[in-house]
Amino acid sequence: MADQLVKNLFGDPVDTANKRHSARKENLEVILRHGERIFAEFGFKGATMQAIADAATLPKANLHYYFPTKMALYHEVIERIFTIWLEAADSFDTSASPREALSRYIRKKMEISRAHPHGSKVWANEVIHGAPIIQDYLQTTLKDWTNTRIDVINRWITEGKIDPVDPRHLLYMIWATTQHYADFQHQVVTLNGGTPLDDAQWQRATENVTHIILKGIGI
Amino acid sequence: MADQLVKNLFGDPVDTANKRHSARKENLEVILRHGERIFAEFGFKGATMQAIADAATLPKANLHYYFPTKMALYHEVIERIFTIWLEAADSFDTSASPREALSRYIRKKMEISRAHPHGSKVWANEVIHGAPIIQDYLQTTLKDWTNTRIDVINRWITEGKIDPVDPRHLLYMIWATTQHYADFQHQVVTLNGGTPLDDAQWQRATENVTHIILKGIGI
DNA sequence: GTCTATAGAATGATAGAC
DNA sequence: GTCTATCATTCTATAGAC
Repeated sequence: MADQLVKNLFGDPVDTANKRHSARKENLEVILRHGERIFAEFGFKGATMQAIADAATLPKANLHYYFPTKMALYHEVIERIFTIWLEAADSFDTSASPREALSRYIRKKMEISRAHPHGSKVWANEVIHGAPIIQDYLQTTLKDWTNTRIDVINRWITEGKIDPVDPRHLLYMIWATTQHYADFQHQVVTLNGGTPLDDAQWQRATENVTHIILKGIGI
Repeated sequence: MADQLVKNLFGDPVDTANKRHSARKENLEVILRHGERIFAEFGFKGATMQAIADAATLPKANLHYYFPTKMALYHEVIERIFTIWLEAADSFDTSASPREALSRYIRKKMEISRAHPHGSKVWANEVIHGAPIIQDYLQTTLKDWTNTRIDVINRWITEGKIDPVDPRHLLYMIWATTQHYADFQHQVVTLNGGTPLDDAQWQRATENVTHIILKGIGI
């Protein structure tokens, strides 16, 4: 407070505070964005604070100012991804019919794979290595979310709206297939002749995935 | 040769040669097996030669005797996995009907996910990080294999045996879904209450995957 | 809040005795 | 072929000037 009053003598205190605040916000954002990309490309150990600092065009020591340790930065990256997943997942059961609910969910998941391939890769990487960081999320939030969706799918089955498939494996299939376009992006692009999928190709992919899964469960 | 004759003075040269040969073979095998596991769990950078040596109960220097560099060992691990993939893939088009060909292929892929989860993870890890090592395989062998299978699927479509889906996305779905049980093993086990899938559960998973995909393309 | 310089620890790889 | 000891490098993290 006293500090701010002194500063008033030399300029607009509000502007100064805002500039500082937005600088911090912007630095956090740029560090997280490049961190996500570097972690996705090189893994936790392979990614270095120096590489992230270079990508963010910040001195390495500044990263340690905002995030005390490399692990703290990684944790923040993981949490951001998890939030995106959860928000998309919420749209799953706000729809009335199985057709609408599942096609919306699949479409949203495909859109996330396209918009956040790095985040998906960091998540995949984490799970592949035994989920040392996100173990809690798997056992609590993800498990709860999964169980409620399983209930919904089971209701559809008892109402005769879809085939009596195991809801668990249906969910795994949706996750695996949609995330494949992000996690195995490099393989998909290579098999596409080295060119990233364009708008039409993404739409075609979404349509195919949706068609096979919906028809596969009897819709 | 002269060396072996000298050794003959002290024992059975054939036994000695065999023992040495099998010791070498056994060392190679144990290094590769544990290397695969460590690489799968920690990634290329995260895995240390010391950790692999400890797992194989060999001095670290011995690993460098058999494999000059860490990269050479990793490369060998990748090649072993790739061979397994290709062999399983060959069973794809030896069958007559789409139903038989695809259900056999899916079943084989599920069996590999169960028998070689570490190998699958190393492969996934490699692709996620942009396939710095296996780029060649993707552009040549995998691309060729994929294209021949696409031709087969397209023939099924023109013959009216399956729905007119995009063969590429059908293959991606099979790959993604079957490999999910290996790559995301930790997540699958966690959502299964912490218990690995038993025989019945693996069979159930295979049946569900097969059912949805086959029915999904109109078989 | 930013940046330089560096400490301290871990790791890939090798030399050289056995 | 095996193993110990060690070098050279790299990286996280921090101290301290500005």
